[in-house]
Amino acid sequence: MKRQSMAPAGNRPETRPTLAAVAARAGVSASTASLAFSGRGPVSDDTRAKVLAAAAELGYGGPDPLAQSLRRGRSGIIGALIPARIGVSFRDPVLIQTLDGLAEEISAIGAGLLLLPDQDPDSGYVNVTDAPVDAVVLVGCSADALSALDALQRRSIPIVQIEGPVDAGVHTISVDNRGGVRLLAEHLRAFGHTRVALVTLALDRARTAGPLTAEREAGATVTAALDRIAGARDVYPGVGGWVAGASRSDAGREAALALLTVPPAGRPTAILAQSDLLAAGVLAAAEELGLRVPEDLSVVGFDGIRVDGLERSLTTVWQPSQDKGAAAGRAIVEMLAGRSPEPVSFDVRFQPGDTSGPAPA
Amino acid sequence: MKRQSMAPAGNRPETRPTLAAVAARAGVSASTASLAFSGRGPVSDDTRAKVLAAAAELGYGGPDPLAQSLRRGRSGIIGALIPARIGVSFRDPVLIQTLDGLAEEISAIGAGLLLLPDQDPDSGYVNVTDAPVDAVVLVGCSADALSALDALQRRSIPIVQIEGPVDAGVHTISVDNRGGVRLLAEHLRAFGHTRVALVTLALDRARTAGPLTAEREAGATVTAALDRIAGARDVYPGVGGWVAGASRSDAGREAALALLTVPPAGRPTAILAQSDLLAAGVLAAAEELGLRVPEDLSVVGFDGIRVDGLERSLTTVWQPSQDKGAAAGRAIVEMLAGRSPEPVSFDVRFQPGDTSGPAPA
DNA sequence: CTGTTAGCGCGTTCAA
DNA sequence: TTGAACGCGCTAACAG
Repeated sequence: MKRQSMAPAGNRPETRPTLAAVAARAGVSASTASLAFSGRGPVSDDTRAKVLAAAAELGYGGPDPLAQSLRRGRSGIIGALIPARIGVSFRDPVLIQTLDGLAEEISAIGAGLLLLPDQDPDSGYVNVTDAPVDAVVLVGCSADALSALDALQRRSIPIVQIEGPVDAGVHTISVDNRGGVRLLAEHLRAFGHTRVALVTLALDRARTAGPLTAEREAGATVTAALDRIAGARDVYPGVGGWVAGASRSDAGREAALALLTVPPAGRPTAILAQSDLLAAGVLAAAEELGLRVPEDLSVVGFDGIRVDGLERSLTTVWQPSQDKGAAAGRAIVEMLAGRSPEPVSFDVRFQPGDTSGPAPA
Repeated sequence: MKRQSMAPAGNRPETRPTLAAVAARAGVSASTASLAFSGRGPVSDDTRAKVLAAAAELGYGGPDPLAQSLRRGRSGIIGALIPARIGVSFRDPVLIQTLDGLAEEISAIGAGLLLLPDQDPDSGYVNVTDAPVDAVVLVGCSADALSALDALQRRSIPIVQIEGPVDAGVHTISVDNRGGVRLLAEHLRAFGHTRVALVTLALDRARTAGPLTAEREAGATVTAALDRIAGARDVYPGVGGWVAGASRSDAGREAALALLTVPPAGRPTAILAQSDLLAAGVLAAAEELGLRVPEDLSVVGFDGIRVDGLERSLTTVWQPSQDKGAAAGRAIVEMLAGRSPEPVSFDVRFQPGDTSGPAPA
């Protein structure tokens, strides 16, 4: 007869049956019961049956994952640091594919993905630092995110970043963003374009749209965006443009409207969008303004995704989004096994379409 | 001088500093150090400073979340059971909005979202059952998913489902799917349509596309899809159609091609798609086949989302996706606080567009 | 094959 | 204001 009045140390209202209770009822020791459940050690069929029977009678639902985690020193959870809240981040197909590859790969060790939006620390959102994660992957995050990671490194929790600054001191999966955009820029130059403008991805955690100024670039923290700008500058030094708030067609449309609604003499003849979705928006804007593509305006993108509902075949550069995530996942698995994986760098592939052509006379 | 050769019980290669170590170095007891860190108890500024200094010297990164979880009986993690792998699930904007609302709401208690794809149990993916979650939300899952949940219920872990069978014995957030589609069907009937066809969402975990047969319906496990079929049948008893594999425009297009590529006499004059994305695909198919909308074919959708790149204004029914997730989140918060929230049911709103009109003579 | 022992790292009593 | 003791629930050693 136990006293219900005295609450246990935890603040659970009722005490759930524990492995010890099951063991007691089955007339075996706790460790034997443990073995019977995990199937890891040598247990006679007889004993196992007794244990399982006792568990059934008590309504025992299996070992408590929390206790298992502490004991094993592993939670089976990988934190995925994403650049913004879910509703924003997951409208980007590249991010989705990357996470898909990541999830697939870590499922090899039975791990799951905990979503950690890289919000303001005092937004109420769970902090990376005090989440029970075995490792953390930064996917498409601004460099701001790295600041909060010292605590993790002190706990020697593996960290992998996808497309962050390579000198950040963490394992990096990178893509040849610069080279990819350079290919596109060279393609445009070969067509004789001289007035070119960029539509860039968000440059920082604030994600505000507006003209691409020197100040904004100086304060930028998103490596992928900066690398792509650099690739364009390799061919068109000093080229300017517009910063889009998100990788979405509406953001691309707004940026393009801003860039194209100027006197025709100064209007760009080609727009280099930093993503295919942005490029789709640029195409929409061009149509609204009565500009023919590619006769009046050439448009190129980045990513090589199939844009739902887009009729045209976009000139772009394909990148292996899924593979990036998978590589990050494999790196995590390696690091958790105590090994030191090699950094991975992916190439991109030029993909010609019908949205680019000779510069208008 | 400590012996490095003797490994600790866990299999960590190196021993990280613990709170006890910090306390020892600061010359206080572990409990005092705990108070100093959490800031919960009364600690003199003097002692706190000493503790923090010791922590800094040792490179202590704060309390171990795993130990905290066990002690508190909470991990701060909510499991989100999603219908398919990330790359598939997250192409559905409704799911994204729902998760966004959910994440936002549970951030109030500092909890995060663990993604649990409802895969085959032996797919290697982490099992809901042995993940360290405080609660689980089923979002858009097939009823198959419920089977794996007894273990959770035995551990008295709160479970909330969004749009599952209301008699499942778990807290349910529902939407008037049936009534919404009924509105659309009545709208079509008022226009004189008699030959109507459905394009439905996936009916089961297998997500295979094909004609909507009685057998398939009998084996269907996705409540939302079934409710929407029922709504259509309220007005058009026995109406048939095509099952799409996913809520995407390409799937809608394929379904529509199958339904429309028949002799004109038997061709439907209206198609009721179960999502706006499917409807967008139907519109694309109609255009390919040279059918004018709405003169030759009326098309209606469901969801009321803005479809990126879609010019037309779709006749549809709007549903509060974000609110569904938020309601689920609030329910979770309530249940974790020991209270019993009321089930929530949302209404939908008819939203006329220009894709529906009188039946052709 | 099974039981005993000993923690994992922390937070929360209670008494001083 | 601080310290000592205890246990959250489980599992990895070892011994029998």
